[in-house]
Amino acid sequence: MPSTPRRSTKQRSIVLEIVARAKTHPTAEEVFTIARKKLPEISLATVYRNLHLLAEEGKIREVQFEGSTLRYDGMTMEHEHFCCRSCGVVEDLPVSLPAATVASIQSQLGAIIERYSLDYYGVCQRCKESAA
Amino acid sequence: MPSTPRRSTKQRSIVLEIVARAKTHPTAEEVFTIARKKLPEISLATVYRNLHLLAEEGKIREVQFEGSTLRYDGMTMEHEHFCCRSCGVVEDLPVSLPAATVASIQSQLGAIIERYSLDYYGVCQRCKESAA
DNA sequence: GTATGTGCAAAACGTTTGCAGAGAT
DNA sequence: ATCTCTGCAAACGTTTTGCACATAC
Repeated sequence: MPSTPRRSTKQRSIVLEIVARAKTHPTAEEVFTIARKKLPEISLATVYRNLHLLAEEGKIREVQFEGSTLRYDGMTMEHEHFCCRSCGVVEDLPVSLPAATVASIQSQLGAIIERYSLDYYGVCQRCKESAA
Repeated sequence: MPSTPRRSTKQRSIVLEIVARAKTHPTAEEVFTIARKKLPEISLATVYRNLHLLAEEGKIREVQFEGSTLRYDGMTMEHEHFCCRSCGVVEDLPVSLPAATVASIQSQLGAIIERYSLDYYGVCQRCKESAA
């Protein structure tokens, strides 16, 4: 299934670059604010359109944490997250869920498991220590 | 920390009852529609207010799946979910993530992990079979 | 009697869309 | 020349809020 041909625009590459470089899992609004510094005429609608497009192409990922709006993640490898409820920081984690666990659920359900999302919530080291 | 005293109202108990009995992880709008059948004068704002309140008290849970709006879950025990991308069904699953895995991440991060959310995505048995 | 809870309507919020013109191919 | 992409503004769906009245305590 050949998808519509995509053109390369300043707007699109800036959006990709921002998300890829960001370590903060930015929201669309945050990407927009950063993008404006490099390309003042860029519009929020364009940021949204490109975020979806890039996510569809697998070049970035959409992630959503409790109580937050949609965020974007430049880390495209499979991974998990930790969110601090005190300072809000989101840390990327390597895969911790054993493949055998996924396989076992899959066969128990008789379903196909294509992916999963695993988010840990709590208090990060820094906040834990400053609260002590 | 003594929280404000809570009053017991028809509206609140109906909202709780609906979510507790539901097996479908309903949205606020769905809870509202069902509630109207028993209490035609109930307002959507009241449904929202009570859903938040009950979630805060731990009597129900807020859950959010990819591409969906916030849903409510009457199952308060720790558990996980499977979502079918074809028919949209959400199945409750018992805990699959080994406690040792959580403990290991916690010590690696030096953080406190209070809870986690684990959602599996794929195609359920029924949809898998009807597609074959 | 007092303060919480409610219904209503309006506002807020994040996101999407229609459109006419700009720009990539 | 074509067809995608853009900026703008308006629309959208969901959720929250201000207010005056109702109701649980």
